[in-house]
Amino acid sequence: MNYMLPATMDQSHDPTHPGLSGVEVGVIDFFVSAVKVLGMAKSIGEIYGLLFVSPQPLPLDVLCQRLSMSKGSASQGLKLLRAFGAVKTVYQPGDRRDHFTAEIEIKRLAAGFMREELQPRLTQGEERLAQIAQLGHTLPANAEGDFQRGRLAKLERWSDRSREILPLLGSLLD
Amino acid sequence: MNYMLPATMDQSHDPTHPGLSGVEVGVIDFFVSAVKVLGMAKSIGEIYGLLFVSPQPLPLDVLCQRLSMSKGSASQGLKLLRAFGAVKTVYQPGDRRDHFTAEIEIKRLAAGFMREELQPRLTQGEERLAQIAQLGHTLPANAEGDFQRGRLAKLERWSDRSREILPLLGSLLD
DNA sequence: TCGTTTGTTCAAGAAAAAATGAATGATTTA
DNA sequence: TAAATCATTCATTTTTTCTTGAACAAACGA
Repeated sequence: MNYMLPATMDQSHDPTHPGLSGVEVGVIDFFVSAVKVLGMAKSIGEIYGLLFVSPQPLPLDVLCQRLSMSKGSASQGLKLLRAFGAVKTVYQPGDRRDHFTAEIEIKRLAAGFMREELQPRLTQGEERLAQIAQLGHTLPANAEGDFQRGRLAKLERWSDRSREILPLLGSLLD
Repeated sequence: MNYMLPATMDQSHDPTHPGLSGVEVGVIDFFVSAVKVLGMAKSIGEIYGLLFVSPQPLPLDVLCQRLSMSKGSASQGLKLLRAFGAVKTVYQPGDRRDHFTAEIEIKRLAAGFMREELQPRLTQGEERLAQIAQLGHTLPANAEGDFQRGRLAKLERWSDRSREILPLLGSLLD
């Protein structure tokens, strides 16, 4: 099976991205920035961006070629994107390679991000906080001790608050 | 004026942070992680964390000493935190140095973050998108062109959506 | 006015994060 | 079963980001 691009696609106007059309470069660029806001690596944005504009699902080696990216980066990037549910594996008859396609329902993308990134960190913060709360009891019974106990209590209120807000965030996206 | 800590504070249990009590180390640690989630440097979390547990406003040089941090980091960190409205400058009679205290209203912290970080990036994304939209008109009148035009339209809907959601986010925190 | 204190900036160094690519294992098919 | 294809892992290299500290500027006070 031939996975090379149609001739029209090779007429790139961006010398740094041979094989990518202007629109493709633009969309990839857009997702690279978007993904950085979320604290993820450039490669994640590149992969998702290319899949987002591609009518057909693409296999690993095509992603590597068109993005000039190593196999390792592409493999790890796809692994993460699948964990988020941002990329789905599609079976292509007559081809041994896995093909990947972009999930474009924003609700699901957000859900994946919350599940994989936000929730674990929130839990970790809660654990950390429980540790500190122990120390709070050892604080002296003076003005400073009182103040710091108050601050610890405030931290716990923030933490509880976050737990409540996270699900609401998802419902904003309906 | 003497800004050294009371003797009790020097009985630190953490050898890597002389001059910081257990509770202080814990709270700082908490904010260092929190701040990393938001994509900011460790030093930002350290400064905010120490101010958060400190009953008195602290000047630059005290922050440097207690956090074992360079003057440059502390200065830049405070600059950023002030821009966010996460730290306020407090005048201390009889002391030439600026003193800093932590803003602890979560609503204001969130507003600062949105204003300084989210809004500019959102605007930048919109500009980027306007650029790509131009290219959309040059796409061929075939299946692939139609598909990609559809994807560009979807991106614009996402962008508009984000604009609507950002203010709602703030109202969640009331 | 001149020396001192305080705070900022920025080039250079250090640390952290991401990308690479060779080695590995798994799966297919000849 | 052996060769070929495909994907993953991980030690190393590269890139990016953060921190440092010295130079500078500004504000004060003697």
